[in-house]
Amino acid sequence: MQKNIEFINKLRSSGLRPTKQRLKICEILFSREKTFHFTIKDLAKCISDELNEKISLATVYNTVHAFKNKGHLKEISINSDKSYFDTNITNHHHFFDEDKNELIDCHDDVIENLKIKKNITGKKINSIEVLIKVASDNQNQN
Amino acid sequence: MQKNIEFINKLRSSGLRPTKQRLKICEILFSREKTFHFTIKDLAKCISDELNEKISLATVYNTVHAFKNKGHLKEISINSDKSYFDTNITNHHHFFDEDKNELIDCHDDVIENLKIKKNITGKKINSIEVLIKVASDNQNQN
DNA sequence: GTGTGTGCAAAAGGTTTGCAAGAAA
DNA sequence: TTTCTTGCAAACCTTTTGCACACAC
Repeated sequence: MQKNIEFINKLRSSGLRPTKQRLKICEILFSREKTFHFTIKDLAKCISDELNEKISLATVYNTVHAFKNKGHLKEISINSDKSYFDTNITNHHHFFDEDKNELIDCHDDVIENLKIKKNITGKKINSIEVLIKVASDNQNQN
Repeated sequence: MQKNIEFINKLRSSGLRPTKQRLKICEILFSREKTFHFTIKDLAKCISDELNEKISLATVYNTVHAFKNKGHLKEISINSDKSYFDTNITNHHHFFDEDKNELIDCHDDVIENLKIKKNITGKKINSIEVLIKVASDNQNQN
């Protein structure tokens, strides 16, 4: 397994022990072509579907938070009862499809020249997130 | 009470019966000079502090959702365990102070050139929300 | 062997729901 | 009197926690 070595390094270099569970989760999150947007529940479902194994919910939460803190995942600001995460950790923004409750990456060229001209005194900007909520054209939304 | 009449009309015109509880909540939310950003818990605290009365939590949730659906309140997309609401229903954006877990309105002139150049096919844009997360300059931010 | 990670079950926190009693129309 | 609203408690869902056991180093 070529990829496993990659994942082991990824974990090691951020000070996380490469355990069986973390490697499985890496496999699910980081061997995709496309960005993966997910909630913990989605991820847990993937784990039991794609692998024939179960990882304790507590461990899934644990791992996702560890990955987020080490910068391997990004948490996305959406108003929702649950948290959404993104495997794309570069600076980018999102569409949120309110029909399907689904996040879609928004490439940088979609948003023109976003510039913040003032900031709160004494504070530093940690992130700028743009969320574009969309819904079907020929349908009542909410 | 001049204001009460105003609130009664506000409620009536959106098809909500002007009950005692709803009027109290209107009073708290809509008689401020400044925009009010709050969670349900904040609001419940205000109710028991500012008035000497208690309104059932279920009713507070009920009312806030009714107000939101009728367009008197806006819900703000933040990644948080709780929901944040805003009495400012015009199009505007926010700073989120991660030190104090506090929202701050961001005037339109702060953001330059926000323009969305492409959209998802077949969808219509319902809203665009910019969230600028800030934290103290001389302190570690998680 | 030591320290870290895992898994379970229980707890916590926010939000929703069902239903009976109460208030508005 | 009919319909909408309130209040309570229970239920629900996501997330966190405590602790014993297991694994990585």
